[in-house]
Amino acid sequence: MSKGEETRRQVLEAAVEVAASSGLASLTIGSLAERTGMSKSGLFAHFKSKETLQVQVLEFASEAFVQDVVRPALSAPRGEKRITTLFESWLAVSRDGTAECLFVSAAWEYDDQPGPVRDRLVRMHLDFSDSVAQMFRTGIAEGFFAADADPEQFAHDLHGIMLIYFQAHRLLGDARAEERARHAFSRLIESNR
Amino acid sequence: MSKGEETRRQVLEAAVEVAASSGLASLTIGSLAERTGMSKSGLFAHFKSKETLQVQVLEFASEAFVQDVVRPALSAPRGEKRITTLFESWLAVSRDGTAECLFVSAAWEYDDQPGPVRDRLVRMHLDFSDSVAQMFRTGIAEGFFAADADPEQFAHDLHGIMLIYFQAHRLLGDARAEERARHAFSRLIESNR
DNA sequence: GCACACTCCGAACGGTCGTGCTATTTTCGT
DNA sequence: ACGAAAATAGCACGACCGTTCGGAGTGTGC
Repeated sequence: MSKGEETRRQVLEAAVEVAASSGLASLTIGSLAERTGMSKSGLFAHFKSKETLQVQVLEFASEAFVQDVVRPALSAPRGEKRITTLFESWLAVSRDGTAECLFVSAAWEYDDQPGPVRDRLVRMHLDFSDSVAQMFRTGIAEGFFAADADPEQFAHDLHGIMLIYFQAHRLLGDARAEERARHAFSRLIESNR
Repeated sequence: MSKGEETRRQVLEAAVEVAASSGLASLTIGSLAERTGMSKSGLFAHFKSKETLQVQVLEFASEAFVQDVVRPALSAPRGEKRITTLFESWLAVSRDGTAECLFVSAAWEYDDQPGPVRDRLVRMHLDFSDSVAQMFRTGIAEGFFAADADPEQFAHDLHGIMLIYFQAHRLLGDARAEERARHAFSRLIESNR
């Protein structure tokens, strides 16, 4: 990896952290430069604009999310086990991770702000939703779920469970959030069985 | 209503609109002044700081939310009808309204930013959650829902349904979002019956 | 050994931010 | 109608914003 590529990585790593707690929109070149021990202009040179930086931050976080959530699920046995693994990994990164936090907050920051950032965000959500639906579909084919179950609805419902878990955990500091999420999840599974 | 109170109202009205689409944190005195045809300092005098403005915006939006969602539910007959009314009103303001949008986005903007804004936000969420649980509890007492159903879990689950509806509708522009929300809601009701 | 990318820095730019001050105008109780 | 009080405007401030530009330092291929 070339020198430039490495510093770019370091910057993006720091940027994900900052954006996860302060929001993607409130990323500033200055604070990011200070955090990484670079000059503003030196850092800026790696990204031609702030918008490009934001998009690359999203991309970077997306890779981490896929690595931490989608991959473990895909390497689990098909069917219910795969879905459960997905849920557990998702829960884990939602509890401790930074990337997931970024997606959720960015989703609402940009739901009314047209532009490349929003477009990327939408595509990521759609892609992930499709992945979940596909995992569920495989589960149907293997006989784990009801034949007339709706994969898109399942992906939708599961996402809702994760969103409210996230809010209860991060905003309200609800100690029982995880328990509630598991409860909701198992009921969702049961009703699709 | 005194003159000052009226302009304060007008400012807050505009502020809710702006904050709903751009976020509560990115409210600026300048743009808000321009939007209301005032000078920066003239507007600023009504709120002693930007933070106070943000808190008052939240308060203002909260009143609208209670007016549009909680009150219709409370004036519906107890039990399932009340819960259904709550859901329908909530869905309606989530589809078209601005106040609800503000709460949802602010919840993630401030979930990691300690201070008065976050504190207010947390209290509002807790209060509303309690209201929902209480409505459900009444429904249990009246025999509409299972005696061993969990009111807090119900409030939690319902909130999840609304969050994912909101995201599907606003970010993804999913035309079937409402249909999915209704489906998830009726399944939630059934599993608590 | 020299030219050439690549990487980064320092300084500066026009702009906007929140927030003070001081006037001036408007409102309102009497 | 008048005087106090409230409401608003004008102006300035220091800080930070994204961005540009010219130029150092450094390694690499010829």
